[in-house]
Amino acid sequence: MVRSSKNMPAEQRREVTVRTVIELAGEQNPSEITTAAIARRMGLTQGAIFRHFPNKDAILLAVMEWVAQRLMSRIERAIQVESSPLAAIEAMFMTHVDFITRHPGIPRILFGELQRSEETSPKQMVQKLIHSYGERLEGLLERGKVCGEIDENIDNRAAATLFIGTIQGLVMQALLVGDINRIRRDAPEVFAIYQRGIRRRS
Amino acid sequence: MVRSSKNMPAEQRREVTVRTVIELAGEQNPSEITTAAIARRMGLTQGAIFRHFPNKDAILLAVMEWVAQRLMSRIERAIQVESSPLAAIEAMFMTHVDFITRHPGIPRILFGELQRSEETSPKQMVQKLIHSYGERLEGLLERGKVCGEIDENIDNRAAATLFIGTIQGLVMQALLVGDINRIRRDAPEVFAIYQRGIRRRS
DNA sequence: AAAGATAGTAAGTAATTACTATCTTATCCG
DNA sequence: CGGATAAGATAGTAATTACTTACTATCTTT
Repeated sequence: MVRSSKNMPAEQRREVTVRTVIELAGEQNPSEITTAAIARRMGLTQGAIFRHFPNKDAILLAVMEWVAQRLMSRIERAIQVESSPLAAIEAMFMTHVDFITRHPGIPRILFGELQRSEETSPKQMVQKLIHSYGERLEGLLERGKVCGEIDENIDNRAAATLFIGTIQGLVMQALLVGDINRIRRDAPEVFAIYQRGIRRRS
Repeated sequence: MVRSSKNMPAEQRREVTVRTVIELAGEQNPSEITTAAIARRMGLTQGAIFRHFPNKDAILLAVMEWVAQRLMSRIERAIQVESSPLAAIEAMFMTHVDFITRHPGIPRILFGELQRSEETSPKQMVQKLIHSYGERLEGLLERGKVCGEIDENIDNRAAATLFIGTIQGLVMQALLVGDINRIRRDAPEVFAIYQRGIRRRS
């Protein structure tokens, strides 16, 4: 456990802080994650946090950057393996589901940031992330239409919205019953319906 | 404007308080709605709130009860008009979309309450609401299978999860671009894909 | 019009929030 | 080995939170 050691180099401490926030978000309401709670979990005093981050939003921004980079690179890797666009979309879905099952706090932080009315830096990062996520998805959908896997009448943006909603619905279901593993169990059947919705009929 | 008058009867003041909270949730982060902000919007002092509610959670509980009653009765009314289960599901969707477009703060409060880790009374109310919502939907899906409108291989719970996610996806999209009316505009195309996903193929 | 009930006010409470100034200790390098 | 530097501790700050208490204005009823 690196987690509990003191006197870390600054960069490592920032990394641990990010992971700690994600960990806490899996256990409690993200909007109730205080700097005191983060410090406590790391075994530090609250003031120590501000050695490494100028303010709280900078912590959340770092979290969002961590998420954006990890999620997108994983998805990119998963997509590249697949040959057909439809298979790539499924891989994108399953990778995403796997990612949030491992880090259940992440979708909660994302949505929590989106709820904020001020245009904060972490919120802008979330917007950027989801935007590029949607673009990537719409590209796959377009390619799917070209090669005849996806129905040409499907509206790309609507399909992308529904894709994200599909995952959001799973997250909500998990929150409802308080069981994160339900996401992974229900994911295939939910995706099957989505796939039926966009697929070209033979 | 009843809103700004003083010395209201208690019941009316509670009703106005509920509407005020919903109004505020459409403008700002629900978790940042303080009792002071509610009072200010009503033109009262903060202490006056606690004449009518024992604590803050009681306010939120009243909000959830208001939502549950209004949403479910509207949906029930919309369903009864339709003859076929599939048409009823579409009516349920459109009624829900219409409802949250009129009260954009509501899905935000709902999700905000679900995020809380403690089993508070408003959170339990949300769980109850979504549960009965899902049961209603699954009933329609089952009837749709019987009369041959909906594919028999569809998993009811997965279809219900996706239905809720569909709306959640629209809400998220609206939060992203900061435009509530986008929900109503995008709703038909998103539902079209969902319908393709559950419908029996002729 | 008096009396009792109800709704709202003013001014507090302790607890918690993000953030800061100052002091201390551990680590690394010549 | 010894001094510089970076990481953390300590003990604060003002602002904000939900909630309370003691008082007052207003409405209703007889």
